[in-house]
Amino acid sequence: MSKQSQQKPTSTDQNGVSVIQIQAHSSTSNSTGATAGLQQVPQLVPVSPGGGGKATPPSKMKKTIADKDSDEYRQRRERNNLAVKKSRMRSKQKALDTQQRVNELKEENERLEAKIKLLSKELSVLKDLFLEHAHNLADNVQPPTAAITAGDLCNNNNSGSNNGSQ
Amino acid sequence: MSKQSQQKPTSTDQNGVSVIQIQAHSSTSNSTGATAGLQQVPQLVPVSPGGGGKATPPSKMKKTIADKDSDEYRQRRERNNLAVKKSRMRSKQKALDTQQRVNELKEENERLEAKIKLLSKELSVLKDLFLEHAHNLADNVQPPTAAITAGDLCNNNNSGSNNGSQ
DNA sequence: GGGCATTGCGCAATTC
DNA sequence: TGAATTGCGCAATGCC
Repeated sequence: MSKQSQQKPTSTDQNGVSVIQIQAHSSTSNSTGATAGLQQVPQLVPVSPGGGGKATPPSKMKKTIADKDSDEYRQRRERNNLAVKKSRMRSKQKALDTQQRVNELKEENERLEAKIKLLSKELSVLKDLFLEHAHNLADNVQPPTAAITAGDLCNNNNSGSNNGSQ
Repeated sequence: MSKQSQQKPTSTDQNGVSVIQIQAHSSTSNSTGATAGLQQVPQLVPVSPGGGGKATPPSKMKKTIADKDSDEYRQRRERNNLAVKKSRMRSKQKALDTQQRVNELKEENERLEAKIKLLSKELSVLKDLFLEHAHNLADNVQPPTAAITAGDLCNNNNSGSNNGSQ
């Protein structure tokens, strides 16, 4: 129905642009999404020194304004608006995903750390056992077959220092 | 090329408010870059159904239009624009930080996993040593003090199976 | 050069 | 009452 954009370019002077925009909007008494639709009026490019000075630049601006009411323009705008919306949705989703990932990684980290703790404890127990046994051997008899000595166990560096091997 | 046809779902409708805006600005060239300075034309508040039928709300619209060129309005806008910019910068920074955090956590994860691997290996070696020793003992002599048996070592489940604990 | 995707920005409504 | 957020449209720009 009523196509409202039938406005003429309405002037376009050197410094500063004059644009007339007519807004005809439906209220549609929206309840939830009350985001009012609004239009924007462009300003071409921030060119044109207002302080009047030299001559008018090559002024590339010809239609720029004129095709505001063009059908094609409107279509392009609509398409872009759609694209923008899409892009923003994606961006937002990505941010959410990233946050989610942080949480997951944090959980995983805790799990791993718990496991490390467990393994360390196991290791420690085993070493103690070993040492104890070694002492017993030293106290009572001489190694029957010579298998384990305390030195074999104590040079393990599990204090986080990474060896260059492999 | 896809769907666009002639639909204009949002904005641009009938009945509503008409706003005329005249632009004559020498736009102080924006900050960085050449982001064109543009103005927007508002739409007032979607109030008062032009169709006029029944209950016309207590027309709340007072100036709304008039104060577009008000000094105070301009100041408010400027302040808000600043706030918006700030907010967006923060938001962006936060997103960046989150991403960074993901990377850090990933690294940490790898480190932890490597450590687990190392510990597991150590444990495995110790256990083997233990078993060997136990065999030796069994072959040659009877346990002098009775300290270690194979059973003590073999019930450790470090085969990656996750126990249900927490 | 056309077309979608991104991005910076301003406006207005809403939240705090 | 004012700052902070948020949704949205416009235009410039990036990228096929």
